[in-house]
Amino acid sequence: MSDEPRETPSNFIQDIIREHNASGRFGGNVITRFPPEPNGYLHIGHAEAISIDFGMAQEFGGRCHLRFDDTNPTKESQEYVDAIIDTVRWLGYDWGPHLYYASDYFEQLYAWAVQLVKAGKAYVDDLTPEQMSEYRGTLTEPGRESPYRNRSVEENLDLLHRMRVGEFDDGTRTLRAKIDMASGNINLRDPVMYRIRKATHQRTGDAWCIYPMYDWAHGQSDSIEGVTHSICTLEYEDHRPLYDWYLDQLGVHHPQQIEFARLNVSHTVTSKRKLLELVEQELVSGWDDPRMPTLVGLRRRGYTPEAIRDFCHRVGVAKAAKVVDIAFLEHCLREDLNRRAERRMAVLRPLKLVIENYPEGQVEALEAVNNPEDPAAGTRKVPFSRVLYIDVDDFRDPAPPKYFRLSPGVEVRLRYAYIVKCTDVERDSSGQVTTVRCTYDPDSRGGDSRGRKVKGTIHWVSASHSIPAEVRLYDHLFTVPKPDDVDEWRSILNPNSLEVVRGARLEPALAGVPPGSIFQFERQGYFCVDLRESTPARLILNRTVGLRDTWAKIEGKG
RNA sequence: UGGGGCGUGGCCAAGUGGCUAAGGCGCGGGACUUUGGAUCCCGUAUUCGGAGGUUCGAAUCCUCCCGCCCCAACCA
Repeated sequence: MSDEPRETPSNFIQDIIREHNASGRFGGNVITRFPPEPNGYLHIGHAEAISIDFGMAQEFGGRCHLRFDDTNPTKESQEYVDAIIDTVRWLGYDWGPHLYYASDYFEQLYAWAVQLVKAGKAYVDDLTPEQMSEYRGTLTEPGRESPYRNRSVEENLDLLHRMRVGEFDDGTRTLRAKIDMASGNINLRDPVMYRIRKATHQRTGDAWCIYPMYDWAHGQSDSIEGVTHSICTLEYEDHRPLYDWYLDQLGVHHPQQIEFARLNVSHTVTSKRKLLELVEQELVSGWDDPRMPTLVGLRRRGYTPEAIRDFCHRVGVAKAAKVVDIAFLEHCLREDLNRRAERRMAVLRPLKLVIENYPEGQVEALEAVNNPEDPAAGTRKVPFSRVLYIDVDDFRDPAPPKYFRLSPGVEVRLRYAYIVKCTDVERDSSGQVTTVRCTYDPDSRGGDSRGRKVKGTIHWVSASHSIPAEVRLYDHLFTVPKPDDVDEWRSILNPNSLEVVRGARLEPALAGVPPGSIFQFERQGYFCVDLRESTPARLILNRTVGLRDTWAKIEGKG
């Protein structure tokens, strides 16, 4: 990977692995896995998990598997499998030949279930879901044992077999582990191992009508694959005793489960339910809407895999719940884009600027640097002529204090072109400025101020040479840092999270750039050609993230 | 009233009994600048949830207290 750990602090998972390596517990092997359920799109929170799973393996010379936890056919689909594979790959991770599915292990899991039944450690229960809930007890009261708990091994074996061959209806019976109905840990109150679901599975078809629960499948899948460190989020901490119990009963290879706090990013939601709600209620345009915290959304927004990986890396790994400021994500993005994005000029809201003393019909090709951070990016020619467009934001009459841009009587530099002085302004009947008139200094070609102090430099495009584009300006989806804390979270949706600017004008070098290309529009921000809707005939660009805007801060303070 | 975790500046996060409590983000100030970008400086916790205790010495050990998160799907 190109982005090696930089100012990344050590973390407790590394400590644990080092201890294992020192004691020889896993013979120095470090095998991890990223185990998504194919029932939704991956989001920024998953990116950290992926980063840790693959990162730890990489750091210790091991490997990481991609395994789908596809144990619930009623919620999963091949579409999600494909999307997840595509996204993890896009992020830059490689699992080599180690692509697995929990469903690959169904037969083995069943054999193990039979083994537990024979050992008197599992039984078929006839309780209905409602009854089972009643029998489970509460957080503070112990549960009660099911009346079916003490069936004979023979009867359990027979019933389990008949569950498998489809003799019983959905929900009528389950196979349960016989552990402890009085445990303070509810996961140990005879957890369900198999439930009946007469559903077609995307990979196993109709071969099965009983499907393993997560707990019954996960640890054993890890074990089969030889996983050494099963890294997961904190909510599974309570499940570890069960993870350990199953593996111990079976007497098979026993990985170490390690839990860390999941990553949350401010101004976003990542719960599946809320993300789905945003999509279904058309509050966003889809899972890949550039405002979504999904990885497909971030990708379409213009985020690079490098920036996301760097972010996950730098955020750190710990066990304390965290909500990282989205400003930090944006910082990592800008840092990456600053060094790789070529510069271009684009005028989002055009204001005509006429240079009175510039010869009518003359055109000059002025040289502009493509990327000041990368000399190898070279230069390009930008056409300059008598009639230009500048951004409406770059002209003010009167000029407010500390405003360095154009205003009547004031000189400003046109980036890579000439120094111009505003001599006149034309307005429409409502007083709106329609045209700014200037004179230019022919001796300042290229923007050379020749000892003079010119405070401002503004960007421009030649009116007749520029090309049109639609530019979509994105902002945070939510107006508050922690949308999850607000009950009616839709009331805190940012009404300005998307602003469509239709009449933008771009320098001609931008003609024909392919979808996905990223540029910095000088003085404004980073923009990418939309992956989904942009066409050569109708260019659409997304603002990935703005540049740091010191002027906005000054002005904001009044 | 059960079980499992977690509490270091606005947000992350090092620190694992001993120099003045790393670093990043953010924020404030300055330098530089043909992007008010980038870069570069400087500043930003007398104190580690609180109270006691152990110790020559504690964010680090002990005790009690407070706060926050997760768990009662035939979801993962």
